[in-house]
Amino acid sequence: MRYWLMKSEPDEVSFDDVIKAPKQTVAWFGVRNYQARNFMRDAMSVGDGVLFYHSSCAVPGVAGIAEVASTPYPDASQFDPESHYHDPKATQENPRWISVDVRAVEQGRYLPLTEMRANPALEDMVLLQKGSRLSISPVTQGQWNAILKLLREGKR
DNA sequence: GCCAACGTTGGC
DNA sequence: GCCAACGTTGGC
Repeated sequence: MRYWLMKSEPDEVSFDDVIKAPKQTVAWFGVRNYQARNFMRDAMSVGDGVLFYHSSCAVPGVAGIAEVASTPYPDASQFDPESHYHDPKATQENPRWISVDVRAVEQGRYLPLTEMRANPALEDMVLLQKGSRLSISPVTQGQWNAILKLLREGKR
């Protein structure tokens, strides 16, 4: 059992979109970074905890709790010439990019990035390191516990 | 819209 | 295999 933070632009897929989806589950597609892909391919397991993070928006932050809901499978968008995520070097025989399914589990309050930065318990998070741009990053048990506590308590 | 930081590409 | 040039990310 591991924990992850996964970034999504809410204009594309928000946590509310996941809640409204059938079975509260969506395919996590469009990852085009090898390190993030390798996390999905090599380290994720069904049931792993996911912090659903909203990036590139007015108030970036953790929007909800989710979980990994499938094993990895080829990301369909890499084969679609019409897709923004099309990869001409990917073939059905040799897919380059993968997806996993993600299921919404719990919506706490919205936890803004500014509040995470101000919390000493979270200062080692990969997300918060200078220059860190990884769209999928590992979260420790301690960081996970601290964030769940913040999500479940009222605004401070 | 700016721009620092990072990742990828491709010539050599 | 180096590294300059280019493209992307993402907070501000």
